Amino acid sequence: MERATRQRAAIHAAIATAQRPLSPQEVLEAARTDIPALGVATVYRNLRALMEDGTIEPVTLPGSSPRYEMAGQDHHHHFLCRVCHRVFDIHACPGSLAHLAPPGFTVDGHDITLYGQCSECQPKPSAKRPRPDRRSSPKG
Amino acid sequence: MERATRQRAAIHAAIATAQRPLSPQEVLEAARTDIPALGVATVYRNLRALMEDGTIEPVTLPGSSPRYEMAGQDHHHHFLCRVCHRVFDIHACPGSLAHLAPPGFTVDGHDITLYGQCSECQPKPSAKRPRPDRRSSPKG
DNA sequence: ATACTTGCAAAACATTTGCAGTGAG
DNA sequence: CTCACTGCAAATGTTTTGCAAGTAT
Repeated sequence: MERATRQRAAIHAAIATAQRPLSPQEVLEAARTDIPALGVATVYRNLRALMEDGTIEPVTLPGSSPRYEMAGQDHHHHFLCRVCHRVFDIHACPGSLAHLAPPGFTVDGHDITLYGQCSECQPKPSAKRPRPDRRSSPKG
Repeated sequence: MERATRQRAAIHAAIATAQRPLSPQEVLEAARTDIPALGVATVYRNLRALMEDGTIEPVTLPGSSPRYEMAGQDHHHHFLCRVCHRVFDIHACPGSLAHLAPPGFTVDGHDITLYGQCSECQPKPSAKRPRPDRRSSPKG
C-alpha cells in the first residue's frame, strides 16, 4: 500500500460511507458507481491491504463469509435479530473467557453472537408489525 | 433419505465417532477409511440429508464454512485452533448473556467461539512440532 | 424390477494469482 | 522514468448438479 489510487479511494469510501459491514461483492458494486471498470481482484487486494493497514476490520458472523467495516471501534460483539436479520453492535463483553477452554489450550480471543429479537421486532400484541427482512448478505 | 447405504453409514459413523465437529473434507477423509472410492458429492448430499433428517447439526463458526456434529448434544460452544484450524467442543458456558443486549432487546440464544492454540499446537520450545494445517474451509 | 444413490465430471461460485499494460510519484 | 497497481483471465478451492451405472428394497 504505497500509492494512492482512485480505486483504493473508491473502495475506502464505499466502506466508510456504508452504515453496515459490506461483503466484497457489495463493496465492488458500491465502488463501481465511482469507477465502473473496477475489477473484483482489485477489491480483494485492497480489502486485504486496508486490513493489514489497520484501516478496516473483518466482521465474521456465523455461517457467512466476512464483511468489512471501518476499524477503530471498541471491542464489541454482535446481535442478530431473528426477525429482521439486521445486525446490531453490542458494546458490552463478559470479559475473558479463557477459563472455559480445556487444560493445555491457550485462548487469545473470542467472538460472541447473540440471537433474539431487537427492540423493533418485539412481539407486541397489537403494535406495529415487525420490520421487513433487511438482510444484505448473499449467503446469509 | 429412503435407503440405507454403506456410504451413508460410513458418513454417519465418521461424524458420530469424531470428538469434534468435522468439515465436509474431514468427513470425506474419515469415511474413506471405510469406503475408499467415496466421492465428495456423496458426502455433501448425505450431509444435507442427515441435517434435514435431524441426525446431525451444522456448526457455523464465524468466517468459515460449516462443520457438522451429532445433533442432540448439550448446550456447548467451540474452540478454533489458529494453527491447525481444527475445531473443538467446549463443554462450558458463561451462562446467560441476555444482560449484554440493549434495553428492549430479547435474547434467546448465543454462540461463542474461542480462538487460540489447542494443546497439540502449543509453542513448546523443543517439543513435537505443531500439527499440519488441516483446514478444509477456504473462507475461514 | 424400480427408482433411489453413487461416482465422476462439469458447472457454479468465491477468492487468489499471473501478467502485461497503466499511472502515481 | 519506475515500479506499484490495475484489469483481465486463468488458476484454486469449495459446493452443487447432470447423468449413466450401481444397488437397496
